[in-house]
Amino acid sequence: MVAKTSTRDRILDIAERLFASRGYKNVSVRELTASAGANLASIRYYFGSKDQLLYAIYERYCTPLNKARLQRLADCAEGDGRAPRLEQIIAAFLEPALDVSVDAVGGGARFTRLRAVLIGENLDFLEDLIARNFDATSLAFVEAIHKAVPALGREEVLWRFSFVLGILHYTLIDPNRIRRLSRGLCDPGDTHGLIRFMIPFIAEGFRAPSAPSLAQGAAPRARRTKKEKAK
Amino acid sequence: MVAKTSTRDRILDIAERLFASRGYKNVSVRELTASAGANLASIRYYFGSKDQLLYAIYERYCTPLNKARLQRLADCAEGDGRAPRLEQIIAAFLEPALDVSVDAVGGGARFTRLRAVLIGENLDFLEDLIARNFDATSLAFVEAIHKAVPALGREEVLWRFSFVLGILHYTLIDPNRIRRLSRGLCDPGDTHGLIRFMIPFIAEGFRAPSAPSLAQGAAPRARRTKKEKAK
DNA sequence: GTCTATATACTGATAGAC
DNA sequence: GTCTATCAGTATATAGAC
Repeated sequence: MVAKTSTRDRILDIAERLFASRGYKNVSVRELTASAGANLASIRYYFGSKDQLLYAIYERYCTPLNKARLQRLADCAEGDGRAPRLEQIIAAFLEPALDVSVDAVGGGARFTRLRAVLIGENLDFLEDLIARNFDATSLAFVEAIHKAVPALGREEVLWRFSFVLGILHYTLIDPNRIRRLSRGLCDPGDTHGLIRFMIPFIAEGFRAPSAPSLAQGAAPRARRTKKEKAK
Repeated sequence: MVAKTSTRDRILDIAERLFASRGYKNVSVRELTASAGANLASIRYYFGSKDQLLYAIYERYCTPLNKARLQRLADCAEGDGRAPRLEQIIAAFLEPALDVSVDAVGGGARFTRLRAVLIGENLDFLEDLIARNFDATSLAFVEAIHKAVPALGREEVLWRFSFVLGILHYTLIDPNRIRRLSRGLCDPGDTHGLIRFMIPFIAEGFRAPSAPSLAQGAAPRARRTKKEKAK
């Protein structure tokens, strides 16, 4: 367990850490190899290119993350045949991504921040990277949620699921915003507290009635008019 | 109103557009000035530096955005003295940021994406930039929301407000994720539809009962045990 | 105000010795 | 597997002519 870390593993560790804190493009191969105590050419040697190093980081993390999420999801429904509670499904999705203690590789919060950071970089291969690692599991959760709130349409469930992704990503990518805004009252570093606050908000959100239809000519959103001066 | 655009304004326009799509660090001063049909040295001349150009972009947008949000918030409560409905407050916050038709400067969706992209870049001056432009307005909305759901504690309201920020940011920063995941069923380009889906989810989320307290020794979240093997 | 020319530094990639 | 040396490309910054 103390183990000699191979050069390859040291590069993976240090790269995940640096990419997460400063982004992909902003960390050079030079800095990466120097920090890992490895040679400048070692990234090319072990991974082929800087791009493929990122693919390796994703694969190393997502394999156990997806496994944990799907296992938790399966546990929700076990025993009797009834549909699992919404709260259980949400927890099964969020906790493996947030729980630092279950650091299958090196800390869920750090990796989730890496993902969020990368979204802002518009890498040309990012869409492929995300789809390859997340779509299958995400769709499994969409299906499970839909069964728990069968009155909703599929479009609505998908939209609300993407809101969950937003909540998860934003909380991890910009923890200082809420800490500062709350003058320290909210502590994003407290993972368990964080999940505890997220779950009721999200579960009740999913239980909200469908959004009003937007058929042409339909009445505008119920709101005391008055604001109809503009336009 | 048709107006000759000054070089300075052309740079602001093009910089906002390019930063929003590809990030701050990843757009060079060369590309910026070339796209604006201006000289390479003009950014240094007009703004002092690339950093200060970003400050100018924020200021140009946030002044009318904050004004619109606070005006909409004030409109919610007007007339009688009763507290505005939660849905109205949420709409007052979201719509000015999203509504492209109310492009006070150049399109709310684009600027919101710019903000989201920047969060991932870890610029050393970003926290100052955000606090200066957003904190006052955000706190005004937190107070208004708290009045609409007075049973909640302040910490809970602040957390839930940050979830709203997450939903807003994520939807704009990575529209392709939900489009692809839904195989085109969800269209993030449809701003009005988007707001329509967000509002009931968020409003019901705020109406959820408080998160269970996390006092030491308290029972774990109500969930059929069984998962207590791990650890 | 605009433009050219250039200084200085850093990027990822790669060949080839050891 | 590791290392040095170097390629070609691009970044921001800036001096100085016009």
